[in-house]
Amino acid sequence: MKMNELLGFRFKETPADCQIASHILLLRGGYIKNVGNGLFSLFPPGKRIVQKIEQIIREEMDAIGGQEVMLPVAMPASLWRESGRYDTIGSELLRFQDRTDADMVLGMTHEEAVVHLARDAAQSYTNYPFMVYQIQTKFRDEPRARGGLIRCREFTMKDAYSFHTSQQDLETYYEKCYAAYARIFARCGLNDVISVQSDSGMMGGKIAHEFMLVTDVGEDYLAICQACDFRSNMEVAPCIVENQANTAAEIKKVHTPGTKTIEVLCDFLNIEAKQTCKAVLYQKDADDGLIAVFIRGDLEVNEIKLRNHLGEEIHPAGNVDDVFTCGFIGPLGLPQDVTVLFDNSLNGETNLVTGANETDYHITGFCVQRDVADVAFCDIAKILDGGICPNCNKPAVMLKRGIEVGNIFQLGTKYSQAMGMTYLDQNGKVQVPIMGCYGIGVGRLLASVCEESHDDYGPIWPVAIAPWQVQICALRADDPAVGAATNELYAALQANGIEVLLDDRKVSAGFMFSDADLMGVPVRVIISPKNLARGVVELKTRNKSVSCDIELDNAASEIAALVQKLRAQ
RNA sequence: CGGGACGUGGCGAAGUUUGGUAUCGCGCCUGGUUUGGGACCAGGAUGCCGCAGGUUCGAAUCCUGUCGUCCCGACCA
Repeated sequence: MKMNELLGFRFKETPADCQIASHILLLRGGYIKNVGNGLFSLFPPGKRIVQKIEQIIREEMDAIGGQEVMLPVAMPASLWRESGRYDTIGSELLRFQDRTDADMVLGMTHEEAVVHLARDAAQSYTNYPFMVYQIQTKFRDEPRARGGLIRCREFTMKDAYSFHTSQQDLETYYEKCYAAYARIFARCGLNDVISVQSDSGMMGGKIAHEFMLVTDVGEDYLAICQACDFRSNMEVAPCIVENQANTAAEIKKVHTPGTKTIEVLCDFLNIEAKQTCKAVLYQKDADDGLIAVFIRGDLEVNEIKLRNHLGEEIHPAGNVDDVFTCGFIGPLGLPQDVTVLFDNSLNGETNLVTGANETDYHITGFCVQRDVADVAFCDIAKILDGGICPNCNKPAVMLKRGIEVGNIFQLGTKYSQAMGMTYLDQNGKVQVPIMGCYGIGVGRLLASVCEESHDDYGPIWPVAIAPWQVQICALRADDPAVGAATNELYAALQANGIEVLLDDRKVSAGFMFSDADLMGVPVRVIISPKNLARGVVELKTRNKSVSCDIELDNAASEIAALVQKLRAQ
């Protein structure tokens, strides 16, 4: 490819309205163009990188037995009604009508479509297990797109779906996929990707992991223990308890939200010594967060009622035996609407606690209600930086930010069950297959690589995904000797199977180098009259690890060898 | 959906307070001089100042509405 034929342009001004490096550099380097809120076109260099990433993903998916398929972007609403998600998913699912007024959706994920594809094709246990995947456009009507390719409304995603006849088989495959993901990110040059426990969210299912690139510009907050292997998205990280004086209560044992009790040692109950206290978690409904009612272990309460601001009773998700209410917590905003009513066995009175009395709501997603009797203020917070690890109890938790570049879920039978996918087992008995699903955002991965690998002048693409492996900068290409050497080297490298970007424009050296920096091509060759007078060309890598002169006569083979070496790293 | 900022040639900005010939840099076109880190000289093209109303002799500027973009939240495979 010749630079003067390449569609797109590069510029030096930082675009307005850009906050993060990858967004700025992808715009400045002529990789992407914003079309609308969260919508982007790719120029040729961007598309080339995407294709490289997709190829790596294909190879690794194929290596674990994946079969590539294609599912539609636009789907009839009826398909999504089968799973129930047409009604449960909010406005991030783009709904519209076709010309016959039939309800349609744009696919934001493809469990429905893949079950539709597979259910008639896998009616015997002998068809299992299998995995299919696609690399395709998704549309999610995000309330707020941001960060260029980091968070778009329309984006390319690899989504894979596996089908199994036993939970054990799913778990075995989940591990294989986990390993494949690690290889994919490593091959793309992302070294700082870690996996964390995550929330299965609207996907349903139990076990889920997210692959996170640890970076300050990430949108997700991660809790990482430096003393053990605890790593979690803050969305699902267990809570810790602090009293008003901000001294952390010692956590004896904590379960993740969704389980019924938190057992803590706490000192906020006007009790002289710390003592074990229980908290029962209530859940108003599936979409609402949790409310915790604290219970002093040695006291009793006859009944606890939770009411919302409409006076409707909220039913406890847990057991309230042998409890004393000392306060409650909930996600930010909720407590103001909630009233707790309980019979206090201590004084025989009915106590009422209402969130509306509380003025000081704050902190990271959880807040606490004052009790009338026996309770001091206390805060329940998500894990704090330097806080206590809920797994090993050591104060070794570090909070980091991360970009989610991939995720894997054990779905279970949520979709196969809802959509009537069955097979016959060895005994001729009807069974429902167990599913897993596995996603990678391709554009986000591209931006993440840029985020991790760039300098002030542009991206530094790893050779595996670089749009070209070699860029020739021909200074004074109008000079006959330079022109001849350039064309010869260009042809020789291409004959060697190397993708070469040739810049033989009549522009100043500084201009050419600046453009080359923005293209981020890993290997740069500089041909100039000055060099040719000595019979050499210059060889540099974009990351500055190599900078030397090489003989013109064997330049092609030396460059090919360097590319080979970089590929092997 | 809340809170904030901003829409002026392809890009980045000034001008808006106090209404009066649309301005500067980059980029683009022509010619010339240059040629190792975004060169220089001369000439040139490109604007419904987001859009729609209103006030006014006159609006980029003031008023009303609207659309869009970005940031912080809320939200979020």
